[in-house]
Amino acid sequence: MPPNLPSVSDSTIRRLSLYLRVLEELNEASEPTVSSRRLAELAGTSAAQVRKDLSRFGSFGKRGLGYAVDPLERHLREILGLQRRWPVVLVGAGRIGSALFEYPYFRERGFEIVAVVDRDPAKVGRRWNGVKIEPVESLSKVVRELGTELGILAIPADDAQATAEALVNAGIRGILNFAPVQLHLRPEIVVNEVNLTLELEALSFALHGSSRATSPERD
Amino acid sequence: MPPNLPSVSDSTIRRLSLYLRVLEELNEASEPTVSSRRLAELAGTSAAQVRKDLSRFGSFGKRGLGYAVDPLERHLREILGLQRRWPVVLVGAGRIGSALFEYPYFRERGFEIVAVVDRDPAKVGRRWNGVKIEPVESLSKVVRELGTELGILAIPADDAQATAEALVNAGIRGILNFAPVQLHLRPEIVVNEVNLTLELEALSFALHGSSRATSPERD
DNA sequence: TTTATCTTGTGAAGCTTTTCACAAACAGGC
DNA sequence: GCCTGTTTGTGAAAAGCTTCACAAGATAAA
Repeated sequence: MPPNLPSVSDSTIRRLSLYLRVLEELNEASEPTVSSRRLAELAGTSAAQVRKDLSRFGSFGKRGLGYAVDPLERHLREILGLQRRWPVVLVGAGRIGSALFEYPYFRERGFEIVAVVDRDPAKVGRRWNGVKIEPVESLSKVVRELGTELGILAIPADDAQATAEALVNAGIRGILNFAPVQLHLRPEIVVNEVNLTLELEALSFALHGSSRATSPERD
Repeated sequence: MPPNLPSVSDSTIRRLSLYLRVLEELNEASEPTVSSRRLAELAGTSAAQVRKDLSRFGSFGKRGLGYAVDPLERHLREILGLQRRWPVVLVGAGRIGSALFEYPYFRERGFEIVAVVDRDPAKVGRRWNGVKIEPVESLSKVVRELGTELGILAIPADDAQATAEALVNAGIRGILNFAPVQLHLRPEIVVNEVNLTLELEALSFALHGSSRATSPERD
């Protein structure tokens, strides 16, 4: 473990998450070790990048051998803060909210949707697999009672800013926002925007505007 | 319009998409012009960044005045390749597929899901709002008949690589991948990965590991 | 022990992206 | 027509990120 927390770039963190996914696969395949080259190949980056990313947090490899899969997986979980369980509150019980509630991969990583909230009175009171849908008014109570620090916003654009503020007031510190609006919140609140339209637009640009290739890889 | 296509970074393209969203809002609010400063504020970046981004594609502003909202919106649509309709094939009629099919913001930007495909025989044959769910075996036929160049992959991880290859063989040029695996395809195929778990993990890291703030803004 | 082979960890170089800062352009009064 | 106050467009500087390249550490075999 590094003595003092280094400032790490967002791209590094996102790659660590990819490495973790690859390591899980290797672990399941009972591969004992992996080289930076192979890890890079599987994660879609370069070997040097893998080594630089990991070296920010410590020396996890052995020269001549590579990295031991299982310990490295544990290190990454530790770095990403995944050794604990993260209770999550889901705001919005529409199509997207429902899909996210059922999404099996969240729970595998310790993210558990423990509360669902919606503004539609018709939906309030229903049960999703044991979790009762609560009215938005109960947000504050729910967050406090369940001790959730993470919230997922899966509601229409018009309501998003106000609801995000309500989440923050309730004590939420990180928000995953699926609503197509830029949220403006206090800087200490961590927000990740998932912009589905933008992703398609990036494809549209690539096919229409130019012909960029998405091909790094090497070392 | 620039004489020859400049090489544009991915981040620039993603910001252009954000600017477009802001401009639509401004247009609806009947604001005739906008300065780089205000646009930056609404999109969550810096004024200099806005000007640099736009200047890669031409001179759309007037000094002392700012940018005319409506023409700039049209320029951005043109740049992003959104003046046309993009038929899209959706692979996977599960929870996420269903949510994406109903997602209203795709159609607003010209992305229209014209075909749905699933490997589950129980789902095949059903109709979603006039679109019949086809078996995966028909992928090639469907893509060719409807002339789709974009595909959305909303299927479990185990099946994703093979299905992606099938999409490519059918003639698809761009893929939006929701399956939690790294796809390995020919470099001329444009792939955008949406990794929902990764997004939560980035939040987890931010709350756990360090206390980075997400606060640029200024000029 | 020595040699051959492998692979990490990491400064330094190279490249990309963002920010700075200012000349040039425009509008509106006076 | 001439000032005043704005705001763009853009080279240049700064910051950030990725790749290079190699010494150092590790194993295995002779």
